[in-house]
Amino acid sequence: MKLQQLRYIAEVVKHNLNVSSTAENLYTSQPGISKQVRMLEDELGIQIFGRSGKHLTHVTPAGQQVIDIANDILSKVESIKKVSEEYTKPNQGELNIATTDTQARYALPQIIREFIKRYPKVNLHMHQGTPSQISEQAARGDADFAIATEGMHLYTDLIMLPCYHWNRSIVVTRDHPLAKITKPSIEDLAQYPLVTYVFGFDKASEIEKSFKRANLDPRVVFSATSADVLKTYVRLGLGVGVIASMAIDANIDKDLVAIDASHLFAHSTTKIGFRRGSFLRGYMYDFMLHFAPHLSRDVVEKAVALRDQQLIDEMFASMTLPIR
Amino acid sequence: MKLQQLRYIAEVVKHNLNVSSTAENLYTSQPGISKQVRMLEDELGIQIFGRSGKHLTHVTPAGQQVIDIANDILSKVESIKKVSEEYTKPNQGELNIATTDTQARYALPQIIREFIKRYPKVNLHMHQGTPSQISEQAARGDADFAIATEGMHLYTDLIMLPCYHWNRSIVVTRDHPLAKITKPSIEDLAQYPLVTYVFGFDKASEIEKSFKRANLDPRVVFSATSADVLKTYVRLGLGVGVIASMAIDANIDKDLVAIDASHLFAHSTTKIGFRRGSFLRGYMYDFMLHFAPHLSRDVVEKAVALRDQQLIDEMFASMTLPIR
DNA sequence: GGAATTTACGCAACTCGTAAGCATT
DNA sequence: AATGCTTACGAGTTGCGTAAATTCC
Repeated sequence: MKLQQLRYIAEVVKHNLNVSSTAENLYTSQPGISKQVRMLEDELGIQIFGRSGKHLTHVTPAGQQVIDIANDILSKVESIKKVSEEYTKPNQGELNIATTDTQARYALPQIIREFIKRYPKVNLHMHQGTPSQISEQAARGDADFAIATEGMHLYTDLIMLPCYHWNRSIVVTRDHPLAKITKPSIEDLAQYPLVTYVFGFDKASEIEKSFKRANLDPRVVFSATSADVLKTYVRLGLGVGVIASMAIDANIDKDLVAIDASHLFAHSTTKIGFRRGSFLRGYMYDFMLHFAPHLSRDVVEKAVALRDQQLIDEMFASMTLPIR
Repeated sequence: MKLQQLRYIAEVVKHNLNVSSTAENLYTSQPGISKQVRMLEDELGIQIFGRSGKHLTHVTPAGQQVIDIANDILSKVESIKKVSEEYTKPNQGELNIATTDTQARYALPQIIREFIKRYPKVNLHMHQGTPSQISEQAARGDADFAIATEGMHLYTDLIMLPCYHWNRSIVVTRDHPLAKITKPSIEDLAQYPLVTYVFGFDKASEIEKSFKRANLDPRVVFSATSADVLKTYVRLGLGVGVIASMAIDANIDKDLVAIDASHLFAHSTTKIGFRRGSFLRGYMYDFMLHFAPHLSRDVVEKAVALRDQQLIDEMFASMTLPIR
């Protein structure tokens, strides 16, 4: 068994069992991969991939187990490399952050600006996507961190640490009736069509909950993943925006009126997640500390040692998190 | 980075940094290992081993981290092999059990006899040692299971599942004064010199606790790790034996009187431990089930999924375990 | 001086790439 | 017919063993 063979089968799976495109992606030849895959199968005495003739059609049950472990191994191989780089070039390396549009646009810029100043030799890559894409990237090891508010809890391979709470605001044009109400009720809001985040994407659930509690049925006429897009459609008069408060810029959004809605909707919590068992570089700890000041190295290491997500949640339940 | 290189550094550490003996043990040449070790160090750009001239003297901090991860990787490589063997030869393989003398002698024989009958093609190996040796063997992957009563809690790499409770008996010769008392008190017992298990070895702690609680100071004149040895010295009149009840055989020990001491000492719990993250063969689940009937595959898998030892302990706290 | 590691060298094995053959969609 | 996997073969590399040199205790 060779590490390359494990790399090959893992990559083949990631390329939907297409060996040719896998080879292209790895800058190697297709026959080379084919051969190594079959050699591994021969050595283990099992089929990892099901075949119809010469085509790979599916992953066998045994194969799936092997691939899961192989990914674990490959991730640990990366950890070894990171360990050595931590000693050879402590302030140099990669930082891959997978996050949602809102975080990338409003929560992260200041942090990242400081981070780049502090670690000019660390190459920073931002990956945007839906919460589930983000979580998977982190769980697969394609990203060091996943930063999102929802949808990460499904991945047991991720350790998630709460970073900050945030509330929503109601956003309307200056001439909208709601603009004159300083503290609108949920019933007030229910009278108007809504413009808010895509359900299941970021945080629609908290909004739905509040309406359900009041036995109301919100009418979402437009949803998107990006606060900027939402604001644009609020400006077009499509409806009333319900948007993360941090996404409102007093300078840029002068033409809009933002009304705090923390009395209507429970706060949400943005979390940072990383792969269980992955080695964290010094600058990664530092990044977390600057993103969420309560996440000191000690705290993070303690949380990791707890292993169980529920215990981690309990650990932070007693801590007061910043509110943005 | 090659798997062999990781294997080599791990083995060199296990052989106290003696490359020659490592080579001998791996049936390969000493220069081969030396070279691969240095090639890995060159690739990573760090020293794994500290050297004084040509001799390896110690493991560097960076090296220790690398070695820890390497052991993880190697253990997962073994898991892949086990997975494939589970499909190719489901009733064939190895079972390495590390345990204490008492377990091997009194608790396991019946289980193992049945197991061998059930799985004639599984090669069974028993490793005896102190609880800490046992735990380390399991944590290192040298043994599939560690079975012991104490000393395993220190190894966070081990998942431990409680198997059964057991009590102690007072063992004396027929002519001893205590032989006539059916339910001796702790004060009765304190009048005589004791013969019991080595402290820190198996379970002396519970005995000490009971005496301390009564403000008494037990006088242990002889201690050993094996119940058979203890009985021998009881026969010599050295003192009163305090021995696991299961270690008393009504047939063999006719010349001795055994008095149940469950009212004097709290019961102890024997646990079975295995390495976190290791793949368990079907027959391993079966072994656990027969050793401790409450440890069905479902229960074990649920416990493993909990990850945290404390949560596992809580899970079993509500279950009633067998008493032996 | 003895034990242990490094260096040097040569053989065998292996990985990988190209090109041709063949099955599947 | 096109796409994609397998077989075949050759070149370059690498892993490993033996023997000699070197260093440490």
